[in-house]
Amino acid sequence: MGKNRITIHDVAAKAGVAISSVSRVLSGHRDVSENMREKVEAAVAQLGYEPDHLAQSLRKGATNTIGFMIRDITNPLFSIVAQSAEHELRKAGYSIILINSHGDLDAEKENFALFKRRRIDGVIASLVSEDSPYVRNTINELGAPVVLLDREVTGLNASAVICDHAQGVREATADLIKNGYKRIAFVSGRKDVFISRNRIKGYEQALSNAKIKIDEDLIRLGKFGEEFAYEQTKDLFSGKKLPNALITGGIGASTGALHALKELKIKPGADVAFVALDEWPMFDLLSSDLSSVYRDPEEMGRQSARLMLDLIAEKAPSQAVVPTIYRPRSSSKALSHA
Amino acid sequence: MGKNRITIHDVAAKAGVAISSVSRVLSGHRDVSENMREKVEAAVAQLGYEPDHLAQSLRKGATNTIGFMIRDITNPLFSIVAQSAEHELRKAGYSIILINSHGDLDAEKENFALFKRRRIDGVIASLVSEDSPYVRNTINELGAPVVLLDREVTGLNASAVICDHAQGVREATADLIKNGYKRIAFVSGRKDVFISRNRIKGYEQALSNAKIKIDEDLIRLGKFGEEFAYEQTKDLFSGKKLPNALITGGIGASTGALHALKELKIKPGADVAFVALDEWPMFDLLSSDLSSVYRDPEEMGRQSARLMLDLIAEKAPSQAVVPTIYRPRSSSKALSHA
DNA sequence: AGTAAAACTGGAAACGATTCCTAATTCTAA
DNA sequence: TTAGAATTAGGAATCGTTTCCAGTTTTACT
Repeated sequence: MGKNRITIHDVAAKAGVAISSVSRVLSGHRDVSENMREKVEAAVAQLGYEPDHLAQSLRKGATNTIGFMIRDITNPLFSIVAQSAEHELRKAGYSIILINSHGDLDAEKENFALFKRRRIDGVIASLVSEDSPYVRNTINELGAPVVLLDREVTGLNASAVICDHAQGVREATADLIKNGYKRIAFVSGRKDVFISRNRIKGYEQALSNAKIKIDEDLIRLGKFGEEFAYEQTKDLFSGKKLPNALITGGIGASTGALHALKELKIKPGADVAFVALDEWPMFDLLSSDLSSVYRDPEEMGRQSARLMLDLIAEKAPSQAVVPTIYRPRSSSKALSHA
Repeated sequence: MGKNRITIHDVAAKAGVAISSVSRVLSGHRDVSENMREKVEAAVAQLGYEPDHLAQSLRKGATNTIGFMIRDITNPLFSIVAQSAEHELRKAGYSIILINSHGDLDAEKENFALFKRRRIDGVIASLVSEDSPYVRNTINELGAPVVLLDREVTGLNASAVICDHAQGVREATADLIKNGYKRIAFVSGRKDVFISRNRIKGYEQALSNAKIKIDEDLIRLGKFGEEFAYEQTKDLFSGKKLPNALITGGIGASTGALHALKELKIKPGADVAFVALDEWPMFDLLSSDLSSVYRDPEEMGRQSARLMLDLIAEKAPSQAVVPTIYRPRSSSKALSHA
């Protein structure tokens, strides 16, 4: 067992030099003679010494660790973002501590406390809610830079990766209208976060451009996750004025809606037009050939990592915009009987 | 900004007692007078003091951090396992550092080194390969307990979460045979890991029980991931002796195979029988109603956490077995024209 | 050759906690 | 009352590094 770990003391003793000299050699300090470098490097190699990250962190005041908090790592979009961010940050010498908030405000709060105790160097987070009063306090007291995913919190010293949802949704809605749909339902998550507000904006713009009056009954914003969308979809298709097109926002909502439609025996693309906001793995293996508004999650991860590294380097907070792309497929084509 | 953090010194000064006394109060040491407790607790509350996890770790020699290494967090099965393990470990005061190995041996090796430098208290890992010579060394030199996911490494001081794949695959294969299929193809990942060996065992047992001779050409083991399965499936269905049933192992392989079938315009459940090993989210929204062999990823996560906590508590290594369940659906029923 | 500057090295003080050891105080019992 | 035990509190060492400071040696230049 490699029970007793090798410390810088051992290296110093073996090389017959001072501890500080070993440290200097290892950290690439310039005031080091060739002779010293050789002695130390030989000792390091012989002993297989590796500096203790913990002690380094304590002394330097930096842990080279980034907290990554999302609602649900099980969500394929988030997991790709996380993977991509990890990959990028790792190249810069950072590791990631991953935590789920389960969409719960209290859990989120506690997670921030945990991050603080662990002295992470920064946090990348997809917040549960934006306008909760505690958010500003918590984040400001954290004492470490923050990058928000798809959220806008004003008056906060944080960077953000923002997706241009409005653009993609506007295009999608306009295409549906062009193909003859007027009763376009919209089901998505919490209305108090940027992503939903931004999506609904695109939807409303397209309708207003086409001079179609907005029917509030067709707009269902409430909660992220499958259940809400499932129930709302059931409700939408049980009224007397049925929608003839459906846009669902977020993977959870799309799943819930598709389940509801399946139960109702309404086939997307045949009985109702359908556009999913976001894609996920095996999207193309689903029973219908679904239109979508796509955004690149890997790019989101890369951008969040970049923004974080910028903040750590004490640059001013900034925003990165990730575009969305409308990908028309058969489910948004004109229906024969429409 | 909460720039200057509050340390135990500040608390001691404020309460007018020694540092060691503060520490004793906070750690619930019994040699503490009521008077002392009150003074210290008042000071802690007033200052909002929280112990520095880093300093505690250095002194105690435990980081309360578990390294979690998998091939690909994007894989929904793994992400559920990770989430569930995190949830469980967190209750015991542990955080998780998440790393991908991308199925690459060198990356895996480097990750172990990273874990070691960071002095994690344990590692939960789904290894790239089992019999690579470096595995035993690396793991033994790690100096921290290890729990393996779905792997068997003999002569190693590690616990493991093992899934009883053979059971489920045997049932599935037997059912296919009962329904009249004899040319059952099997596509899965690397043959040098437990999971594949165990799956193929179930397959071979079922065939041998039914006295069907094994046709090696129908068995395609090679690599995890989509591409390999895609190519093998294309190949299987381009020969002259076509299979009439297909079992695909792992989510990547299933995806690859389904893509290949889609391109070949072969409909699973209609033109060929199909059983997927493992399910994933939205499995039931796919174009066909696919049979599967299911295992509970949350249970795997819970078990891995439990085994880890046991090892940390210095109990002897052990194994947890997670059952697999054959879930027949229409894709494995007897075909009308078969 | 002499001096100032540059290069190098070692010692010691941090970083922020825990814990062992010892000393002082209080308590119990003869 | 007093020896001895049991409590309680403080001091200091420790975990494994980095980094400042001061001192010594080397180099460069006049």
